Amino acid sequence: MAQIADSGQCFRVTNISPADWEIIVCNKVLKIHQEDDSIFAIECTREEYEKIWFDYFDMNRDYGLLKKKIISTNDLYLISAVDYGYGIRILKQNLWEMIVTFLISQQNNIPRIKKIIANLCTPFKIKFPTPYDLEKYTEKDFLSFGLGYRSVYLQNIVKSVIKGDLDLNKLKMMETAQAVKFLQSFHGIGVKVANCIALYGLHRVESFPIDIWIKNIIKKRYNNSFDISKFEGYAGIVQQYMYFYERNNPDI
DNA sequence: CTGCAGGCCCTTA
DNA sequence: TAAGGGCCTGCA
Repeated sequence: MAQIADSGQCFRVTNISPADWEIIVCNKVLKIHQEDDSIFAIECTREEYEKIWFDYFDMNRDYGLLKKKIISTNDLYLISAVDYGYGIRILKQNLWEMIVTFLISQQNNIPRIKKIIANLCTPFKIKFPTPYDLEKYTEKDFLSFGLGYRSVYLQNIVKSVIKGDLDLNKLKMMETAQAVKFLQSFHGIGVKVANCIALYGLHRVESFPIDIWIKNIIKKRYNNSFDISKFEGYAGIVQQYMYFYERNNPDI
């Protein structure tokens, strides 16, 4: 579970104790307990699991097969990364929430991102605020939540959704490249954030966001040329292993 | 005090 | 097209 919680894709997760987590999703709190490699959802009915959590944790995807494919490239760094982050999954999170989250994430650190998201959500308790909820906030409110210069970005995005310029249903229907390009037309969304939204919000596992960590890995270990075409269709998952390995393993 | 954190925008050349 | 400065804010 730690591999998922600490892989930088999910900011409404709390580590209650070494083996316990709480994740907020779909306006519900899921309590998770882990023993060895087994994960148990607490206070969760079978119906809830099948309707919500099975999909959320991307259980329908065969990660074992993807790991075998990655290992078969004989890339020693990736083999270590896959081994280290064995339980990683790309969560299927809400599109709007991911747009807001990764807009805020730029030039920011994870504890602060979590704090800002929590501030935004406070009046709505566990519900993630809709565009209409966020519309009620002023720029001053956003500044007090700690968004800084991203306040204007968020205000504009909220307006765009309400006005219909940013139609989330249409976005979901677009081809990945088209969606990424379209997202970049909004102020505050660049290449990296657009790819994060595609990967985590649209579940396009072929998109490969390049942040400062991935950039450094490519520079340090691949002499500035990393060919993602070897991982056609699932490069985003490869990225997730790389990111988690580089960030969390002090030995490398 | 300076530097930086999962970038982006804007200006120059 | 590429390079470089500035940016909210909090923390080391």
